[in-house]
Amino acid sequence: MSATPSPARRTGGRSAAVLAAVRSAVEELVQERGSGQVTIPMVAERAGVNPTSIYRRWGDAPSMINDLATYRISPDRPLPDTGDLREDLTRWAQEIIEHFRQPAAAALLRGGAAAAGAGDSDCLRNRRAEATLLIERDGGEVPVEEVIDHVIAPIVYRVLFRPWTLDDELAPALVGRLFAGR
Amino acid sequence: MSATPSPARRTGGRSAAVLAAVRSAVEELVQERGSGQVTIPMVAERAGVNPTSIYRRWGDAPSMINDLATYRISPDRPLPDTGDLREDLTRWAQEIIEHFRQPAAAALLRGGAAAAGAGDSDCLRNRRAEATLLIERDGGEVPVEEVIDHVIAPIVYRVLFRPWTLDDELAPALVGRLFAGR
DNA sequence: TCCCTAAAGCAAAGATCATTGCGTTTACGT
DNA sequence: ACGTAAACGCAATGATCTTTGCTTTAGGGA
Repeated sequence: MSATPSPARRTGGRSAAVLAAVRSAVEELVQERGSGQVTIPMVAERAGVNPTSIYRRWGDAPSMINDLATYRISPDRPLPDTGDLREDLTRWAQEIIEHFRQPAAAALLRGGAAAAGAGDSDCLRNRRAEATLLIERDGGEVPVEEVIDHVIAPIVYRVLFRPWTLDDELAPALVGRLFAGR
Repeated sequence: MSATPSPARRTGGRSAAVLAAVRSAVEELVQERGSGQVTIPMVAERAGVNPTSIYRRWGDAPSMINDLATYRISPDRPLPDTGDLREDLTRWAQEIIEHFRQPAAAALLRGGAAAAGAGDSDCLRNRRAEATLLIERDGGEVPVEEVIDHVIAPIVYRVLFRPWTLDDELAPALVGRLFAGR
């Protein structure tokens, strides 16, 4: 008996192609119509995929959107590492801001917010994990909660409700304020 | 000729009753199933109202949810006025936190977030107007943007993604930090 | 390369949603 | 009180979504 009965998932080839097509279609549609107006048959048609495939993989539209929103930024990209925590945080925040300046990414985040609170869905958990990593690597002088409240939260708020306020001064300003009060 | 041709809207009596019933039904359903899974026929049934009435008044579910989310807190309730800006902000933040600790209110905010970005929908605009009022009344020592970034945004972030972290120390902590760096 | 079967595609049936025309109720101005 | 028309309710229709059983394709281990 092997430890893993190994259901042998098949993630490559055709499945990967379907995933990619669905991903693009969802991003386009969520941006065009808002997450609440995106249906699975719609996505299927634009992706050139059979609706059944989507129903079987995700079940419903909110789950699908939330899942795609969670993995929109590559979770294993390299994080800034200059040796200076403040500099690292600033560059990292800047990355996030630039990412969410893409209307499609912002729209996905709105969809992820809608799905949050239910089950374990939290499309920003990877961002929090990154913050923890950055901070602990540099000795943990700053509590993670502070970074969440005063760097991530303002960015997320602006992405969701006031996306036109995401300018290039924001990252240094937020991180600056984080270090000002200590 | 009167300035307003006065289409003579009818907001009282039966219409008000329908609105109230729909409001309750939406809050319950959004909380139970998430905003993405709430349909108009569903709301109509629970509210004991004809679906057509809802379709005609709001058009679709996201618009309905966003609209109800916007006016969930009475826009003309009295704001704290102790003469001390810091104290006023703390109490005001506390009010908001207590409001969004109600799961139904949090669920509505998630729905509002989903609808944001499209059109003029921004279910938090009244909160920002209140912040502006509080600050300008007391001489405007604190920029409104700072209150948004460091008080509203952290609260909203937690409501959306980590509602169990909304404790009683949050309001004083956030406002305290706002005044610490100056 | 050959199997095994996970995952995709297809098609049909059933459920649910959205729209529209028309009659009824009733809020609001006079 | 009365009249007007706004808002609601009802019912029928067409569109759209969802589910399900079956077939076909092709990923990945032996």
